[in-house]
Amino acid sequence: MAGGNSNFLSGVPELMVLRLLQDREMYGYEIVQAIQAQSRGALSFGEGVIYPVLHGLEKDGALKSKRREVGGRSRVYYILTSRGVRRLSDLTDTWTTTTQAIQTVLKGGLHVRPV
Amino acid sequence: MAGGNSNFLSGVPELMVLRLLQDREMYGYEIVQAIQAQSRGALSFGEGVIYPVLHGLEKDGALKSKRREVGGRSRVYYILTSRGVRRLSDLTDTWTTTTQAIQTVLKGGLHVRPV
DNA sequence: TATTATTACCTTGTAATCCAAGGTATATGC
DNA sequence: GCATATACCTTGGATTACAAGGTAATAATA
Repeated sequence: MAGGNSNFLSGVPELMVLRLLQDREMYGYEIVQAIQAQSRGALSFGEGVIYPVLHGLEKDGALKSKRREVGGRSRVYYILTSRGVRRLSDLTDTWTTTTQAIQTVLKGGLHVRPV
Repeated sequence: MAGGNSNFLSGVPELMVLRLLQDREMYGYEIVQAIQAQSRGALSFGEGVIYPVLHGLEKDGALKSKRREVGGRSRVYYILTSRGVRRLSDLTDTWTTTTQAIQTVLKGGLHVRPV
């Protein structure tokens, strides 16, 4: 039942991660809960989604990480690189134009050549 | 380079197909071009996307098809069933709430517990 | 003290689905 | 005659979300 929701969520975890890290450095477990909290539970990506996204973004040079001990707990904090900032900007643009296009079709506007 | 766009398009072809068929019966090839036209080219799903979606929806009882000859051309026309109408309604609701939740996070609102 | 829950990291396997590419066939335009 | 457009279809690859499971430390509870 994976993508089985057909849930309109492809690429969204990456966008959310980049957006949250724009404000401040965060660690994975914190990001998982921040997405839930800020969306009032409407969005809920598990660790099995977020951790691979973080690793992929770091591998691509969009993030940098630094391990830190806090209260005997080992956390991996992430921050955006300049490449990450650009990527966030690009993805946000894509998301905006895409959702607007979908909205246009949903509203049934733009009737080219009505049969 | 498949989902490589990370393009926020999962489930969107199905939604578009159902929405277009809400207005009138259409055939596959026509749907492919209607999506392009109505979105001013912002959305472009090939036949390799649309045909499987049509077959899947028909198998699920959301669509009914009827083959018809038009000008020596063989077309498969699709219409919504009552189940398809319900499915469109559900998907539209899901799409709306999901995109609104994403928008909320993007705007950075809802700051629960600022560090 | 023992036990559970929470924090915090991680990987593996499955399922879904988008997409490009290729394949068939007929009709139309040059 | 030949290329393009119409109209149907399937296959294989790549990506990705997700559940599930695994490790280990601290905090809370009984």
